[in-house]
Amino acid sequence: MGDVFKALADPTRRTILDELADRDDQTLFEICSRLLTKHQLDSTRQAISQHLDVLEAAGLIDVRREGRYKLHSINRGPLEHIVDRWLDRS
Amino acid sequence: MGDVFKALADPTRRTILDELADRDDQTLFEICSRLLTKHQLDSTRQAISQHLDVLEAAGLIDVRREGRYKLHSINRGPLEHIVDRWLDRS
DNA sequence: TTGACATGCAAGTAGTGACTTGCCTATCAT
DNA sequence: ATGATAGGCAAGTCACTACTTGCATGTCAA
Repeated sequence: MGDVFKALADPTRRTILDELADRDDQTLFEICSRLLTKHQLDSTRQAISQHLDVLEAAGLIDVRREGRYKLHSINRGPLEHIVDRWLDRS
Repeated sequence: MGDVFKALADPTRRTILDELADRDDQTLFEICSRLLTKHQLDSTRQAISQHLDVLEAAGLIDVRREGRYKLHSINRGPLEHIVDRWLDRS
């Protein structure tokens, strides 16, 4: 089980979450191209793949295989209460 | 202006925030001793001091000088909405 | 004023993390 | 079957970060 806070510490990973929040079930290549066109992030496929591994280990994304495609979706569960640790949401 | 997410990425810094959430206006030495007794973290004073610098740069703690004491308090402001980026709190 | 206490500064070290590089496996269309 | 597409694995590089170490500054009590 990975660390949610450490997963969120990287700006590229946060941008990946932004894209997955905008559209579910994206493949690795879709994410790469959207990062490039919409955010000028020209990271390599392997770099993004490793970011996705970190996000998955932290439970922040769900992964589903569909033939030769691997579809990624955001999982907002871990985000729900991580900050309530210091906030009294009364 | 530091990165709030990066500041939260370190477990020791999160524990410091826990202690400051429990009691405001603590000095560096108070924080050190509470980390040791309550959390078995035997970090040096300098290490904790640098963590406090990071937390302050991120706006997560407020600092007030009182004579030779430097009093630290939690600032929950940056925590309020950092996660709303991906959550629709309707 | 002097010693004790609370903190500051800065250079160095070691481990971690993001990224690259090169090659390999798997699936699909033709 | 074969080429093209989508993804996986693993070793290596480089920069950053947490931590240490040693000394310096500032404040207070006596």
